[in-house]
Amino acid sequence: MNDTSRRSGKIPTIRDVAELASVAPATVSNVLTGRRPVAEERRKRVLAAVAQLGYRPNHLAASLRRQETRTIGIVIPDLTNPFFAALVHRIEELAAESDYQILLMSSNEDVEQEAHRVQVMLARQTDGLIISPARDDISAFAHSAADLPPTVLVDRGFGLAGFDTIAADNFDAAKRGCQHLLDLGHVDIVLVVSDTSLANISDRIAGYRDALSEAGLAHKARVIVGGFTVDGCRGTIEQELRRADRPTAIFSAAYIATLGAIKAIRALDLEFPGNVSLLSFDDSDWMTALRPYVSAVAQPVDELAAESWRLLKQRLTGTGGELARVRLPCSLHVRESTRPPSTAQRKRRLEATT
Amino acid sequence: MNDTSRRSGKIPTIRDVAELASVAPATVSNVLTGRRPVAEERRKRVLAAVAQLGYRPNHLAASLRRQETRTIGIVIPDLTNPFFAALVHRIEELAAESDYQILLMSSNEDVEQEAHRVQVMLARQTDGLIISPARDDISAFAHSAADLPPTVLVDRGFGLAGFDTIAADNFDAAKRGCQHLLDLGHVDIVLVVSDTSLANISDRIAGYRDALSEAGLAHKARVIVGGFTVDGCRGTIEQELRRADRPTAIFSAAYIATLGAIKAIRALDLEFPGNVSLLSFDDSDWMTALRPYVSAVAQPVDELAAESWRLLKQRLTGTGGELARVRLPCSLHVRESTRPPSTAQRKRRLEATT
DNA sequence: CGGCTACATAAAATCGTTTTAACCAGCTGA
DNA sequence: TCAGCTGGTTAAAACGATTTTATGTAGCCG
Repeated sequence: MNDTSRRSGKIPTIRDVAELASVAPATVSNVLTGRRPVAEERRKRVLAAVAQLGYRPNHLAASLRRQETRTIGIVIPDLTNPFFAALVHRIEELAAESDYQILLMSSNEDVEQEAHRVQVMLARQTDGLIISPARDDISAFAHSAADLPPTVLVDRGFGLAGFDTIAADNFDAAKRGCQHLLDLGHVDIVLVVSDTSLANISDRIAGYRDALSEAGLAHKARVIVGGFTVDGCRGTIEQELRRADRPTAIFSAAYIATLGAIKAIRALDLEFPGNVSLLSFDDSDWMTALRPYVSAVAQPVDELAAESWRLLKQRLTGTGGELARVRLPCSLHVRESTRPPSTAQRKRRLEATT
Repeated sequence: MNDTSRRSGKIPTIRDVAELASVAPATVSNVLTGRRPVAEERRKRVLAAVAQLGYRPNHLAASLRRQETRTIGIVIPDLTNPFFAALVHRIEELAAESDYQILLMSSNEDVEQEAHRVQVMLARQTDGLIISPARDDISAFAHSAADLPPTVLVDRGFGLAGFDTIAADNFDAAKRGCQHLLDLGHVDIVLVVSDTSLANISDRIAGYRDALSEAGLAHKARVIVGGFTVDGCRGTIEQELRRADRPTAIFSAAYIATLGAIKAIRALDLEFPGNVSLLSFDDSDWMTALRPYVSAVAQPVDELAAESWRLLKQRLTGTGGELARVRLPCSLHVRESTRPPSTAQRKRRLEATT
């Protein structure tokens, strides 16, 4: 009755395997990691012992010794936002292909939670970090990039010193979106944003303004802020739509804002594009499920994920060069919610403004 | 020039702190963990040293020694499904409150990926697991529950031996949903599911059938399978709607199916509830953003998350009793997409079937 | 046949903590 | 006085792997 042969006692260690195979623990390690050659005959003995005991190396111990955990931390503001869910999903998939695992945390748009979570990740010796920070400023969780392991900033914090940063080309996307509305003949276009303190949003605002300026309509710019909740956005937009001189087009510059805009339009018994054209920033399956399909600017989520991972991995393997700043282009999907302003719309505006 | 005082050299260890404070490493540990009392004067010296060096305990080493990682693994089929995203989001939040972190992996509905991922988690010594398995059967990743650390199964795998299992009361929810349609006067109700091999789905099917049986309409049951993609569901449903004897109501028993159903209805230029009533399983913000609001059965996602975490934590702290099987009730939100069948609808059916 | 190379293996050091067990001083109660 | 306790302290062991260093063996050459 060999004591080492029972399956369900203690979890077997490399020592148990070594003993059963009559070799040294180092040999077992060499067989399993393949770092050094092991004679075929012993190799087989080791493998057999591993199988018999159901041995699984303790990754913790290996990480400690190797000073590498093959774990990356991801900190995002909110997993219930489909954009971030898709981002994380894709990064996880790619990381897994290279045998990296992810430790996930949501900051809930809160700087303090974020700071705490980053500290936790550091304590856990994550090899790298992918962060979409709550603010475009890392002072909440680090003095400088030097305090952190290799880190890439995605979507937010673009251009921050010391980091690889990746984001959609928000300026260009918003500009093209606004241009599309202008091309249709709209003049009174309101931009709805969740918040103005974030660079990705202000880039969208800038793009919007730039398009208007080029059309000589800089004075027509109108940006309203709805906050991070659907209801907040809906309320703000409802107010806007109740004005006598309401806009002929709404450009909702965030996922939440789009939902809010649609709900607001419905709540006031209006229609798009009849009463007001609607252009969404961020695409989703729902945009082609809604009654009139919703025109949208789509962020390249998969590419953002791929690029984030690519850069981080380069950094991890030391093959990275200069710090990168990557802007990925968005695509504009013109569908049914954006139309030229109707004569009724024009007339309404005219009456209101005179 | 004290060597220990420089900030940005090596990462400080407990030894460095001990040396600087002129105490033993064990004392530093006692101060930081609070397991044993330390004289006030030395306590302060240690704390000062910690602050000066910016020392952060290496969680890896602590985990190895303690045989506890305070990490739980979550394996779900698909993070891009809002249901799972919300579930993970909430679990993460709750776990963080108790200082647990989560290792996240998506199985992509694939048994082999799932098996691999569970193995990885085991190697990483996660204290516990929360899994929504790709099949209602764990044989893919373990022989029995005994091979795994404390594990709860959520949404899928309900009732599997050896696990705490949690799921929405799919049977009751589907039954009530179907009942609602019957109450409105519908007789030809088609149920659209993604797949039939999963228990949560077959429970919905059973609930649907049960409601029909009670109404003496068992023979009217009709279940169609659309697969795990939106387009797959859309195609199947389009086909169904093209039939001369098309149903007067569609009950889409999954998130994907609802999207598919809406797209199918639109694609054929039909309307709900005019041409066909629509009831969705799984609620979301979009249900009240669509033109006629979509009636829906809502799963209690937050409660599912809370209960999963509560049970797992009990198990982790050894305070759990008998293995639990928890069914959480769903709620039915009657909105605008479900209406009594119109006379036109009745007539169409009649003509088709005679 | 001594000495060198090459390779396989064993033994020991290491990673950074926590925990055990031993020690010590001071105090109590018999 | 001394055994027994208590609170505080620390050296050393332990956690489970990998890596370094040392050892042994065989083959080859001059």
